[in-house]
Amino acid sequence: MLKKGERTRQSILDVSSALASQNGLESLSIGGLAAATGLSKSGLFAHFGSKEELQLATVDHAASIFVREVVEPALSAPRGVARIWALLDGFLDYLERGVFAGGCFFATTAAEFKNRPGPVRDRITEQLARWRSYLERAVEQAQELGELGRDADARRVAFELNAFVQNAESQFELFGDARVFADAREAVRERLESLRELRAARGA
Amino acid sequence: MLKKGERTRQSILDVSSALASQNGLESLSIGGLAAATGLSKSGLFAHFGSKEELQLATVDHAASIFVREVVEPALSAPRGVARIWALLDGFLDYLERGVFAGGCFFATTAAEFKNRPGPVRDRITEQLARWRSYLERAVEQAQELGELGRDADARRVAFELNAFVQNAESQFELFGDARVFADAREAVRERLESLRELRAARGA
DNA sequence: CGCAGAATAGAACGCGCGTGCTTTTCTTGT
DNA sequence: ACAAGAAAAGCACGCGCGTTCTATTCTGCG
Repeated sequence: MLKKGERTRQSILDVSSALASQNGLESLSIGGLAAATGLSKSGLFAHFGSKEELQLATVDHAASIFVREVVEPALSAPRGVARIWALLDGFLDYLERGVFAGGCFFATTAAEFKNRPGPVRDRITEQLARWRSYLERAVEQAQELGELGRDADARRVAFELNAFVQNAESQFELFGDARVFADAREAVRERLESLRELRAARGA
Repeated sequence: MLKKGERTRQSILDVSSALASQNGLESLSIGGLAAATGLSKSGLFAHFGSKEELQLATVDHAASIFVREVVEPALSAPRGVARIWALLDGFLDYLERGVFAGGCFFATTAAEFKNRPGPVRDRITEQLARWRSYLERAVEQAQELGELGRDADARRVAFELNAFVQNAESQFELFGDARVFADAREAVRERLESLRELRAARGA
C-alpha cells in the first residue's frame, strides 16, 4: 500500500490541478489550497518545498491525467484516420466530460505562462509539443497508409485540425454554448473527408 | 488640447494594456505599473480609484486599439469574401506587427478570466462576441452576394475561420515559429476556396 | 507493543499588495 | 501673474502571501 504522505500528495494535486485549470497556476495560493484540502499551510507546504515545485508537480499530475484520459485511449485505436479521429474526438470528449473543472488545464496554463520564461513554462510547452507531435504523426501515418492524400503538409493538416478543437474549448469556456463541440466535430470530419477526396482525385 | 490628467491616463493605459497582454490583468500591480510609468503608486491610483476600475479601463483601451488596428480597416473593405479576408488577414497582421507586446490582448485575458465572473470578465467577452459577430456577418454577406455557397452554416464557417487565426496566435506565442501565420493564411484561403467551389458545383 | 521517523500543525517573519489620508506641486483660465 | 483646482507624491495601514523553524501527532516496521 502507498504510504500516507504519497496519498496526501496525490489528493493535493487532484485539487490543485482542478483549481489551476480554472484560474491558473499563479493564483494557486498555498493557504487557499490548504483550506481546500483541509490541511494546514505548513503541512501542505512541506510536501513541495516551494511554490514553484508545487506548480511543476501540478503540471506533471495534469499531464498524467491527460495522457490517461485522452492519449492512451487514442493510441490504442488503429493507425490512420481512425487514430486521428480518436485523438480529436477523445479530446472533445474530455472537455465535455469536464475532466478538469475549468476546461483544458493546458489551455489555461499555456496562456498564463506564454510570457513567463522558466521551468514551469518549459514543462507546459513540453506537453503541448508532445500533443502536437502525436497529431502530426497520426496524420503522417494516415498518409503512409494511403488513407489521406500525400500532397498536403502533415504539419499544416495537424495545425488545422488542432485549431478546431482548441477553438471549441475556448469558445465553450467563454460562452458556454455546447454547439461548438458539434461544430468542431463536423469541421474535423469534413476536413478529413476533403483530404480523402483529394487522394481519390489524384489517384484517378 | 487634452488636459494633463487625460494624457497621463492614456499613457498609463498604453503600458497597462501591453503588460496585461503578456501576463494578464491580475498580475498588473499598482506598484509595478507605477514604476513602469514613472509615477508614484498613489498618483497612479488616483486615476482609477480601484484595481478593478484600472482593469476595466485597460480592457476598454485595448478594445479601442483593436478596433483601430483590425476592425476599422477591414470594415472599409468591400462586403463579401474580400471583407472576410480583410478581417482575418488583418488580425494576423496585427499579431505579426506585435501591436501588443504579449500577443493578442484578448486571448490572454479571456483565458485568465474565463472562470472569474464579474464585470471584467463581462467586458472581455463582450469584445470577443463582437469580433465573432463581425466575422459571422461578413460570411453571411458573402453568401448573400453569391460569393459563397448558402448551404454552409455561417456560424460554423466563422467558427472554423476564427479557429485558424486564434490557433496561429497561441502556437506562435508558445513556440515562436512564424510559419503558423502562413499556415493560417493558407488554411483560410483554402477553406474559402472550397466554399466557392461548393457554390459552383451546386450552381451547375 | 514500542519506538524511529514521517507527516502534519502552529506560530512567526518579511514583503508587496490594494487602499486611504494628507500634503505638495503643477496647470490652467482669467 | 495669480489664485483655484487638478494632479501627483508621501506616508501609513491592514492583509495575505511564501517561507522558516519548532513542536506535536501519527504510521508503520521490527
